[in-house]
Amino acid sequence: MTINQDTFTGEFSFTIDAKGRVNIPAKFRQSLAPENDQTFVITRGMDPCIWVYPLTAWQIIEDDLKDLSAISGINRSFIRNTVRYASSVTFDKQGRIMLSTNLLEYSHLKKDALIIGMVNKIEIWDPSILAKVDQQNLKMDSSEYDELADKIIL
Amino acid sequence: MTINQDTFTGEFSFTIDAKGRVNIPAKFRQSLAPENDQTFVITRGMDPCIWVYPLTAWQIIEDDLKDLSAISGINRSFIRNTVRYASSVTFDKQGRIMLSTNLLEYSHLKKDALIIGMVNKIEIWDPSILAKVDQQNLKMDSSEYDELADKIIL
DNA sequence: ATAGCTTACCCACTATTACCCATAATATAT
DNA sequence: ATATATTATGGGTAATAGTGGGTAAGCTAT
Repeated sequence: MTINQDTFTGEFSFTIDAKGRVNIPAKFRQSLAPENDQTFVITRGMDPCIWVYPLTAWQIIEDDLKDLSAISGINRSFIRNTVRYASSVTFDKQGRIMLSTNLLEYSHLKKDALIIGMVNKIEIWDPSILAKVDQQNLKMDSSEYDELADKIIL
Repeated sequence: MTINQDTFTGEFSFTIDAKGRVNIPAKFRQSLAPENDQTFVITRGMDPCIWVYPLTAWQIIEDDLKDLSAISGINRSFIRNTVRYASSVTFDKQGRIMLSTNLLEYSHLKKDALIIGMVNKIEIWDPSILAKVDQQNLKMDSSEYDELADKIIL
């Protein structure tokens, strides 16, 4: 069965060990295209979570960043803040990646991690933080949410 | 593991020792293409920080400068100010480079250094200076920043 | 030339990381 | 069901990374 390469769906619970390692769900590892050399790029999400990109997807972002002129200060700030927290990680023989303390603190992750497929990327959340953020978004923009559902859900 | 050569991402904290040496993060040293002969070119950044180029990337800049006509005074000034503060540095067996007092003063670096991958170059910042500059840029042009994010982030 | 300073090269220590093996639980196959 | 493979998790250890410092060679200026 050939699952769509580099697309991720579903939710998985994992534990972060004392060394800061988490397992990437086997399903996600298998749908990672071979060109990625078993490596992801992890970085800060726009929400307080960790974003995980297939290497090749991240390289597209990098290529776009290279095209931005360095003359503009705002461009430089944007490149810095986009790239700053990103690091490429290859998973070990057990399928785990290492998370930096920086990213762990940013996402408030401690022991339990919720790993969620977001189609073209993966998110790693602390369960309680996710609940809070989602609840807040829905409270603020529930009508917008419904419009989206109306447009997209079959 | 074949990471993109001569591209740098991520943030690293280092200390500048009494002799003015800083370590180049191992990850950056490894992604430096062999043609560079373990040497970078360091110079003043457009922000108050140090810019670090792979040698071959800097040589492209020099080639472009050669093509500028020397008839024009503005050309001569541009060439002068671009090249003036640049010097090539090879890292030692421990992976460190030496920073000139000139560059240290320009970037207000004292003991702590934040080394940031900027895709095709590297920046060395004093942490407190970086915070100030970034904050100022974002305050001034936050809408421009959001536009960039919308265009580039996957 | 020589004193004084700077630079390049060498060695040493410590903490972190990468790599390996082990186990328990789950899934797959015969 | 029983055997076999695959997952998720824990932990040990050797290699590496980052940091500090010593010393000899090279410059600079008198």
